[in-house]
Amino acid sequence: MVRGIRPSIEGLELAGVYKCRCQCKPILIEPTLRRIQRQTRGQRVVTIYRLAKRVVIELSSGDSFVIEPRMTGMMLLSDPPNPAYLRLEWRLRGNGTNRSLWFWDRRGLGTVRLLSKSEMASVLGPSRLGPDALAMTLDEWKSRCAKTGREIKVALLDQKLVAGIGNLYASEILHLAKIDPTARSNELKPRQLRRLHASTAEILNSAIRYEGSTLNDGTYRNALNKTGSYQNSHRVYNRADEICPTCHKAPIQRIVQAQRSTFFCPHCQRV
DNA sequence: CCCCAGTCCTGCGGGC
DNA sequence: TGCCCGCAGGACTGGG
Repeated sequence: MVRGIRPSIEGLELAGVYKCRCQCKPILIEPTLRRIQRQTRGQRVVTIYRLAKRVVIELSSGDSFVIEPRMTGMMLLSDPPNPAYLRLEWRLRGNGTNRSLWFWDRRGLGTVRLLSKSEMASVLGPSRLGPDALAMTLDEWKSRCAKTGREIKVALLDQKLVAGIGNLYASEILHLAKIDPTARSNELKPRQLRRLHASTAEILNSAIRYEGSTLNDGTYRNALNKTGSYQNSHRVYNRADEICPTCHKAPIQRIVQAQRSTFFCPHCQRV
């Protein structure tokens, strides 16, 4: 999302922020739109970056929009899949052009907040968010995994332990690392931790390169409304009963951990 | 500390 | 065909 919108948006000036009228229940936007308008009009977009699973748009005032897309939210520069779920529009001008950026969200679980620097530090600081999954060192994996006896799949979803891994990629990472998702985090062996470290980078970087996973509902799109293609590389996610692509010896199994689906190979992840 | 269920929403696919 | 149910890329809260 960030790579898609950055070149078009960075450096432009904010002309206005508008709620899109749609019949569905409104998403969470903080503070009120009036305050956002007052605080941001005329500010320049200094930089756009990713913070774990959030998109951050930093303004020249020092305030930042923090967008949390959750399951079905998207940042779009072009026509949405369904205009009924457009939630917020940023109108921008500069370089002799006008353009809009939209937040689109079908389920409406996503959020948009405008935060000051100090609010950022408390709301998104180390007490709420661990190190980014792509920046975790092996030593950090070791020390952080040692601190909890939870099942490793469940621990990977704890954003305070490591930030940026979601349910789909947790299954993919553990399969590539050949780690049993029900293994206790603090009982992982050094070689397993090394594989976890390497597999996390491998899976997430590939997923980014292929612009994410567009699942069966077709929702996820990049900034230009194009589908991602990493779903074609899924090893286990949503592949229950298919033969494991690694060992070819057992069908992928689906279990539920912490009320969420986990997919794994009972053969190569339980040796 | 950890676990679990419930909550916020909308849509889809399966079973009957 | 149509209805009901469970489930879905997430995160937070309250009770035990």
